[in-house]
Amino acid sequence: MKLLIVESPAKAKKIQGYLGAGWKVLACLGHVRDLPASKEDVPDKHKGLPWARLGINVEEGYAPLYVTRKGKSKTIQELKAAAKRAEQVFLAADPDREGESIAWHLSVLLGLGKNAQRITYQEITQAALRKAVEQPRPIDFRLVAAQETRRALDRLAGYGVSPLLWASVGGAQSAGRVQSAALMLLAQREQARLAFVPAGYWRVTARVGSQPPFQAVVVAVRDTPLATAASFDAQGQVKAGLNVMQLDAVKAEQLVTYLNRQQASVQQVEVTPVTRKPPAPFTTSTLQQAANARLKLGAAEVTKLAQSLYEGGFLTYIRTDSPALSDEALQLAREAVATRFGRDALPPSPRQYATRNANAQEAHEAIRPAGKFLPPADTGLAGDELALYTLVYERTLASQMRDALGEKTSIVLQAGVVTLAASGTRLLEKGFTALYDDTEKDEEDQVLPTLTVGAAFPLSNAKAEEKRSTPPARHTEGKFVQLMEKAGIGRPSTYGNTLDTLLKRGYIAVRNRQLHVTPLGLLIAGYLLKQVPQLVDVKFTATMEADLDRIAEGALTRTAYLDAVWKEQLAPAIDRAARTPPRVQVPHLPAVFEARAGQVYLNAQGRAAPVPEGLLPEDLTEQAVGEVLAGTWKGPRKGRASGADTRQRAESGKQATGGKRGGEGRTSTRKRASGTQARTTRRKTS
DNA sequence: CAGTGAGCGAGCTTCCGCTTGACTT
Repeated sequence: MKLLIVESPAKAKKIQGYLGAGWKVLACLGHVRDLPASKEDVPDKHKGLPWARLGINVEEGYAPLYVTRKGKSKTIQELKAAAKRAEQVFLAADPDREGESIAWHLSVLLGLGKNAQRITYQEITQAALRKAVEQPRPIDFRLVAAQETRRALDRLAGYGVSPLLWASVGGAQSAGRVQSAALMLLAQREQARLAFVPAGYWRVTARVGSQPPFQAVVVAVRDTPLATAASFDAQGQVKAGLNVMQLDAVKAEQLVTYLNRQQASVQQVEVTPVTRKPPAPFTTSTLQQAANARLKLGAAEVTKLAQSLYEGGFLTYIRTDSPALSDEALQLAREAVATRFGRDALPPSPRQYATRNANAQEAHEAIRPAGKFLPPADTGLAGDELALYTLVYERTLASQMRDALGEKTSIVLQAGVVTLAASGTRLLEKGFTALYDDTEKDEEDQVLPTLTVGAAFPLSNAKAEEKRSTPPARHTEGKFVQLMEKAGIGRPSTYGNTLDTLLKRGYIAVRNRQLHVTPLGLLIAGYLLKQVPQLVDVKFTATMEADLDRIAEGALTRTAYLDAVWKEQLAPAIDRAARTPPRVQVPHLPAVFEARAGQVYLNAQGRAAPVPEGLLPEDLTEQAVGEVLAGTWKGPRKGRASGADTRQRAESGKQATGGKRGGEGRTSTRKRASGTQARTTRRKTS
């Protein structure tokens, strides 16, 4: 009997089917050993050593202490027993840095020594597997070293900076390479929104009486452009060097009267062809984004549904950073398109997609229908599972369809001293959009008549509308996952966890499907930016990845890298850091948030009051500040169905000043405060 | 005399990444 070990049980089952008798295929369920998480994980032999709880002996070349992971002993026993009976053992963990490490840990635990046979393959087909088992190789210790370096750095940074926060920021619980950089991304956006000063401007439109009529918008008066949202900066001022006309209510009304008496003549008609390519098949992050936007599902829900579809054999592996399809999948997708839309819907040659993400490891292919590409109606699925499968199915097929072709028409009209414009897009060939349309609707877009230059039409129904420039939008969960991927922060298997951690710790909150940063989150981001700037720098991970690649190539050693980053940068920054409670000014208000004694306070008018549960920075107005100080704040304004949809995690509990008792009390109040009502409003009923 | 509560001190929290069930609520 030959033993082959993979990470996932679903994969094991499939491979067992391909290899057949004479083989036993087992799963190790991911990592089997790790650094001790806390004191109780430290084996007796090492108890008492000053570095044992950290799990890294910095002074002895950053030597790691590995222990069997909690809950893994049974799996390991089974693997050991199977290995003993096997004549050969193949280690087939995923073909990336973490997979190589898993293979090495397994070889140690199973006592394989130098006989460890490592195999990798890019797709799970019988041919690929047969080939792989004929070409085993030894474990790549450089790749293992790169993973060990990553692990050590995350432990040193996380267990180094977290205690700094405990000592400095009341209520703060944790910091780390990924969560802190991610928090910073959100905090910067939140700050930009809070500091934003909107500018008012007028939008004036009129109806052009052609056959059929259409709407045109005023773009200039006497050749001076009319101010639009894009004319203003974040302080509400006209951008430097821009010459624009700013109307007031009186002038806008005069313009309306003027227009209603004018004829507009066509000055310019421009028709340009538009080609749109289909989006690539899904990766973890793009699936999150699309399911969040189209199905209104949160990151955790998407993961749960997708995992269940994966286990049911409906989808391929769900944690991937590659949009590539296997040759087999390409053929199946094209056949499915041909069946549904005819051969004409296909481009002559299959489309292959590559990642544009520099940090991608590409150990798996894209998320797509598994097996025979069952049409959604034939799956027997229902509800959200069906909706998610359909989304994946259609996106995969669409990725193999023809481009959408159209033309965009832009018209310029002159009415006396006023210049107007209109635009419209016409779809000529639907292409992939027949199945999967991901375009956002443009309000300005309309169907335009065919016009010739010089033609003139009366204007009517002129309207003036006052508008305000809007601050940069908050991120949704899906958008945030995309941002993390783009910045190279975190991995497909952890995007959801990171979001969850930030929610649990009370650093961020979800309200109306938008991510907000809490007062505590703003304080932490501000503190870290000042005291340990390396940790919140989005480039930190990207640089780390490049260095890990050099370690994997043998061009850099583990200790040299850790000395440079830990000993010379992070550790001194932690030592130097001021252990004083941070303050954050609330823009536009004479108020500051401050963190002390395990609690976040709002400080204004020389008084301080604890920030009430559920208060987010956007809730603060002059009136709200007064209510918070008086202890009468009753939750966010109900104006736009806002407060009820705020979601924070039940267990979140800010670090209480006292031990257990405080923690328990807090948990129960929080359940009452947010748990029940949040769930009922979470999802639309279909 | 028993029960309550204030006050004090000791010990602990924490990272990222790879995988699923087995547990509650």
